[in-house]
Amino acid sequence: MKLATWNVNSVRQRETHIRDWLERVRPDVLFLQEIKCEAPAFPALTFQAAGYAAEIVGQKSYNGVAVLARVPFTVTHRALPGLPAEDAQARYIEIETGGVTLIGIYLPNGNSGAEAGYAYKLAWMDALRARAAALIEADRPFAILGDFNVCPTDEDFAKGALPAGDALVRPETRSRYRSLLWLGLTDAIRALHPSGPVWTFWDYQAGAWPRDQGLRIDHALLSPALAERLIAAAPDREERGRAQPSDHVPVVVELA
DNA sequence: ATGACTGAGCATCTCAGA
Repeated sequence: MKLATWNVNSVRQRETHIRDWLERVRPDVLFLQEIKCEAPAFPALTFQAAGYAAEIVGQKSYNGVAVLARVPFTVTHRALPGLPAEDAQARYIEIETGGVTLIGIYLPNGNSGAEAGYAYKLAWMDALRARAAALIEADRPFAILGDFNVCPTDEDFAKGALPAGDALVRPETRSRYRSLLWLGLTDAIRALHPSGPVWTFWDYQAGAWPRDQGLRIDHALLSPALAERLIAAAPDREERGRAQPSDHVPVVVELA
């Protein structure tokens, strides 16, 4: 089973990139983040022509997530359970396929909106931990893939790529990420690449890509049963070198 | 010479991204 996640920074700007990538890599399931549109504007027919069905949790201008799959699946949640009902940000989709639960997330960045914006990020992470804990308790095989907006350790960002105190590296952010791992989840990339830079994002500014000044913020966390099946996990750096790329590249995970 | 990004939208500027 081949799973993938990709923050595309506008699905309409990246329609051709995504279609070409699907045809080259042929993942079973691809989660998208920052589609930046509502469902009627989503180019579903393009991906359908490549053999992929789409489910969309859209929002105008900002955020927005979706899933593309060439295997049968059912959507089970379109919002993160446990958040206040008035929360309307499109950041979560959960599906079931082949006896496993797969979750695609776009975790809040936390640098905008001052203290309230950062508090929202932490509340979101607390709710995500509760959801993961419930699935662990139910002994359900599951994976969480997406843009976590977390650099888990100092090895996960290039020196100078982030200001001190950034929401991606604050201790409160990292402690919540660690609390996910301590439920028994496996960070798929670090399980296979234990140290050193494994960037998934390069800023558009200041020559971050040519200087290889990146971040590792797109992750795949595996429940114990799925971690036993881990074969490969890596970002697809090649995509960042294309014309008009997203600032994130796809992360691909292969399970036996 | 003294710069240097991208996308969406009630748009020619603001917000958000990270």
